[in-house]
Amino acid sequence: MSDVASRVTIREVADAAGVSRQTVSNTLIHPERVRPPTLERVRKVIDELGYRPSNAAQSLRSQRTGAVGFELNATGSALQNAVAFPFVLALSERAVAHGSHIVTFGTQSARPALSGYEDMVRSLLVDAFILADTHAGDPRLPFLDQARIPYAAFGRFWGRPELTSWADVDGAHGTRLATEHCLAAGYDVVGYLGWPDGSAVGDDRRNGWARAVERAGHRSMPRAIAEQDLTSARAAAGPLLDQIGRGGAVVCASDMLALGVEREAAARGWTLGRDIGICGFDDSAISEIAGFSSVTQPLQEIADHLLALVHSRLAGAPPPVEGVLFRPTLVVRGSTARAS
Amino acid sequence: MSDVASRVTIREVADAAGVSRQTVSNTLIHPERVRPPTLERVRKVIDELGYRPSNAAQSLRSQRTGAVGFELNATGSALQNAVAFPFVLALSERAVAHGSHIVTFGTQSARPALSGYEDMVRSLLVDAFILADTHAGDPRLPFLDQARIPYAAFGRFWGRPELTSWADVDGAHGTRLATEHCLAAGYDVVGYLGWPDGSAVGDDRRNGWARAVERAGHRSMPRAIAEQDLTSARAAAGPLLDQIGRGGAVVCASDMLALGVEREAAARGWTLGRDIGICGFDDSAISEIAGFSSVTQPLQEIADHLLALVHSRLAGAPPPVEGVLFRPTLVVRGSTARAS
DNA sequence: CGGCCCATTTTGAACGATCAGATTTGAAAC
DNA sequence: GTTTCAAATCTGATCGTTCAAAATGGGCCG
Repeated sequence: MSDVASRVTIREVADAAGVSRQTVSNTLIHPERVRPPTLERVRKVIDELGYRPSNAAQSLRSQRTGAVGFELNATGSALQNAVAFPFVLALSERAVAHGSHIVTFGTQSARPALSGYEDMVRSLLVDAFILADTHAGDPRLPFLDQARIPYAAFGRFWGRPELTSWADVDGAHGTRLATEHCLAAGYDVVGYLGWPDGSAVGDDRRNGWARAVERAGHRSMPRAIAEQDLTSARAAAGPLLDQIGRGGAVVCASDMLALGVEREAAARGWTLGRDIGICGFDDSAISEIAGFSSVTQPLQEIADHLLALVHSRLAGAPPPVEGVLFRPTLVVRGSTARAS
Repeated sequence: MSDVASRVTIREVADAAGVSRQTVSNTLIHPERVRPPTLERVRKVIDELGYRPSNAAQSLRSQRTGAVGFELNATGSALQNAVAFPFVLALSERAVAHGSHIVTFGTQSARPALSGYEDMVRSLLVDAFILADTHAGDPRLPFLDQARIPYAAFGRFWGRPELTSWADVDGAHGTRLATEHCLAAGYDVVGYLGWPDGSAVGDDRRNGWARAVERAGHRSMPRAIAEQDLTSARAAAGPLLDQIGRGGAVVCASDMLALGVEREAAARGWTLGRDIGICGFDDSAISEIAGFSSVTQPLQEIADHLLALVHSRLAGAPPPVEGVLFRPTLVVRGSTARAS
C-alpha cells in the first residue's frame, strides 16, 4: 500500500519525451512557446505516463495552494445548515472551473476561533475563504479584512457598507415573485408570515411582499410574526389563517414557517393548493418533502461569483465597489396550484 | 492584498533564535532531541513571529498532503444527502485531531468519474478518500482498491466481503432499540413501515424490529412496505394504521417514512405520542423539525474511526480483518412519550 | 560564408521543510 | 590535561515545479 501508484514526475516525462523539464512545463502552461511537433510528442508522453503536476510542488513555488476554506457551522441545528449544505455542494462543484478546491473545517468549540483562519493561511493550507451565514456583527469579516486575507461572503454584511466582498440573494424580489404568483393563481388574499421586525433579512423579505400587494392595488393584507421554529410558526399560523380564510394564500419568510402554516391548514382539513396556497423560502429539504412552492436561491451562480471574487482578489485586484444581489426564482409545486 | 501577512519561514525563526533550521524543526516534531533551554528559546520565537510550517513544503518532502477527499453527491435530492451533510460536518471537525483536513469535491456530470479520484491522488491533492452512500455494486471501492488508493467507507459493501475498509451503523440494533422503547412506553402494538425486501440495509433494519417483537413474546405485528418518498409512505401508512389502531406505535426504516405515518395520523386527528407512537431512523432534519423520536447514528465516532482507518493504511498497515459496526442510539422526542 | 535575429529549448536557482549524516559541545573517566 | 562518548546541533541533499536567464538552432540578409 505504500507504493501507491508511484507518482510520475516532470523529470520522467521529460526524459521519456527527450526534452527538458521546462519544455514539459511549458507544454501544460504555455503551449504557444512550444513547437507543434514537440508539443504533440510531449502531450502523448504525458498521456501515456498519466503525469499530473504535483500540487504540493506547485504550491511551494507559487506560494498559492489554490484551495479555498469554508467553515461548517457545528453549532446550530441541522436546520440552520439547510442552506449551507447545498451551498458547499455548489462550491465544490464550481471550484474545479476556477482551478481550485474547497477545504471544509469546523471547530468543536463554540467560539469562532478567528486565529484558526489566520493559521490556515499562514500554513499555506488555503489562499482564501468563503463565508456563509454571516450575521450582523460577525467578527470574521473585519478580522479577515484587517488581516488582509481574501474572502467573499454569501450574505450581506448589513452594518458595514465598506465591506463589499459579498453576494446575496434579493430577498424582496423573492417574496415579490411568490406574492405575484399567488395573486395570479387566483388566491384572493395573500398574507405574510415573517420574523419579528428588526432583522435585516426579515425586513427585506417582508418588504417584497408588502410592495407586491400594494402594487396589485390592495390596501393591506393580513400579516403575522413568528420565530424560526415549528411551534412558534404553527401558533402564529392559526390567527393568520382565520383572517385569510379559505381560498387565500400565505407567503412565508422561510420554509420552516411555511411548514407551520401547512400543519395548521392540515389540522383544519384544508387541502393544500386548493383551499390554501403556501409559499416557502429557501427551497430546502423541507419544502421538497412537504411539496410546497418555495423561493429558490441560485446557489451555483452565487458560488461561482464568490469564487471568482476571491480569485480576483488573490490576483491583486482591488475590492469590488459594492456587493452583488442575485435574483432568486420560484419553484412552483402543488401547494399553489389552484384548481380554480 | 498581495503581501498577505508575509509568511514567516523556518529560516527566519532559526536566525532570530540563533539556531539552525533543523533545531527549529526538531522543536516542533521531536522536542525530546532539543535541550530544554534551547527549546524554550525557540518556542518563544515561534510564538512571537507566529511561525506556521508551510503545508506545501511539508507535503512536497513527505509526499503526503494530509488531506482526505470526500465526494458530495450532486445528483440525488437534498434528502438523499440528509445524512451526508452532518457527516461532512463530523469529518471536518474530527480531521483536525488526525492532523488532516477534508477536501470536498462534486462533479457536475452524473457519471462517477472514477479517474477523478485517481487524478486527485496523483496530483498530490489528497492522500486518501472517505466514501459515503456506498451502494451495492458501487464501482468506486473496487476501483480504489485496485488502484491501491487508501479509502474508508461509511456503509457496508454488502456483496464483497473481501473489502473490509468500512464502518457502518448496526441498523438492526437501532430498530431494536426503537421497538423496545415503544413497547416499554406502553404502546401495545408496534408495527413496522419499511422498504421493499431485498435491500440489504432495509432487511437489516426490519430484522431488528422483527426480533425485538418476537423476543417480547408477540407472535407477529403489522408491517407495511413503502418506497423512500412521502407519497408512497403516506399511502402505505393508511392500511398500516388501520391494523395497528389507536394506542399503537410504528417503527420506521427512515425519517421520511416516519413523516408519512405522521401525516396520515394527523389526518385522522390522532395526537402524536398519545394516540400513536412514531420512531424514525437517521435523526435527520425531518425528525428534528417534525419532533419525532429517531434512531441517531454516532457520526462523530464513525468519522473518527474512518479517519483513523485511512491514516493507518497510509502508514502502511494492512487492511482490517473486517468492517466495524457502530451502535446507534435513540433520540426520544414527544412522538413516543405516552401519557399512559 | 559570416553575422544577426528570432524562435525554441535548456540550465540553474529557488520555494520551505525534513532526513541522514557530519560536526560540535560538554561532561565524565583516567 | 587528555581521551572518550553521548547528547546536541548543524550542514548538505532532496522533494517537484516554474521563473529567469543562458544556450542552441535555423533562416535570412548582405
